[in-house]
Amino acid sequence: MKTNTLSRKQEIYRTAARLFKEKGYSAVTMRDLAAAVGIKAASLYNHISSKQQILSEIIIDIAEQFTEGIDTITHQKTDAVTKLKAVITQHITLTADNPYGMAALNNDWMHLEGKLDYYLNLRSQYENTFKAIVQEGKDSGELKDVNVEILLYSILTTLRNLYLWIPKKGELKKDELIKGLTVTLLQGVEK
Amino acid sequence: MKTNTLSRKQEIYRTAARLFKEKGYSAVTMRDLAAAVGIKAASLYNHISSKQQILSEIIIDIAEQFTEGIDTITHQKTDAVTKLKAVITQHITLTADNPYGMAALNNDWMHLEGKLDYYLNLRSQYENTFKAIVQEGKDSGELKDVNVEILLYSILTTLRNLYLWIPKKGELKKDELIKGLTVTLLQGVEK
DNA sequence: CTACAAAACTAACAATTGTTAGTTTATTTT
DNA sequence: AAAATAAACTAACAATTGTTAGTTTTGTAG
Repeated sequence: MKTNTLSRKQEIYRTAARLFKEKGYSAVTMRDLAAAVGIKAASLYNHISSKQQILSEIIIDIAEQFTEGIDTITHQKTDAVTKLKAVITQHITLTADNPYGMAALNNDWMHLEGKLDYYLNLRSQYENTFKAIVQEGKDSGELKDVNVEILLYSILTTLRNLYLWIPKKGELKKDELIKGLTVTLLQGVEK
Repeated sequence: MKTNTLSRKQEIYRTAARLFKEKGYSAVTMRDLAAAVGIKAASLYNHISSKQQILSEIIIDIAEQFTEGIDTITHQKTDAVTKLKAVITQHITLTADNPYGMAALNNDWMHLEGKLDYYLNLRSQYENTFKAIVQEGKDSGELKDVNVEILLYSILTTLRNLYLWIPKKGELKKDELIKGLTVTLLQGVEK
């Protein structure tokens, strides 16, 4: 029964993420979620413990992947531009793997209760590491002397909202996107 | 009494937009809004007709400004890059004027009821005009032969999310932002 | 000062919310 | 086949939701 339970549980998480993307956490009721899964609301509680826990699990899981990933990248002994490209690739890969979860992370993080502080820490850590890589690129002369804040904002925002475009199934293939975005985001600022 | 009524009404709209930005439309109750204004929930209805109308007014107002603005720009007899710069400037200006409203437009448009179709039309019109300007720039040789979809996505996403950064009061001044963003977004793709 | 309208209030409503209790049906283990 | 566990169900709860009705207070005009 273990595999079956797990798959039902995961079905609930995935369905929840999809609904959260469409209407936002607050506008999705447990009855909506249950109906989308094909059961009654009360039955959800055989698999999950609360609505809040669903959100928490979805967001924290992704946030940890991002923070761990950028940590690995930043410790590699390569130049800053290579690191930036790796960060962009990671972003595209993780988003393609879980676009609905990314939407929840982007739009509903403020509805986290118990795990809000932890999430905010993960996010700060990610942004700081990202910023350090950009700064490193400026210091080493790999990047033009652009405003770090603006560059950071522009790249991060584009990457964070990838979930809006990626699911438009196959219009853009992943490899195309990695190449195209890397060019678009970096070519203007590389020396 | 007319001016007083209007100012109270506008205070409600402005406060609502701020709360919508912080928690999203669905998570803001009429009691939250009333408390933020300093009155009781029932008293709101002396000034507005429904929660839905507040959202509608906030979003449609901005959406119309954007669509009218880009229409004016696209009919000017200049090159595509000049037009693109004008679009970027308009975006920054309108966002700086009303960052909370921009947040509502970005995040809560799907909760529009009566005006949803109208909003979606405005948005399509805006995106199509934007795309036409980019295409014009490619055709005339002003822009590199980049993937139009990716460039469009990248620029539009960055501009649409400006509201997240602009209110960080004065860190970046408006002129700085216009210049910096224009460089960051366009310099890499200009020939 | 009186009369009137604007804008606040209290109280309540019907609907909907997340969640729990208790029960029945399916499925797995022995 | 019996026993045990998992997962569905119905029914209900207390709280909260947007909104209305009716009343009182406030401020302005005659």
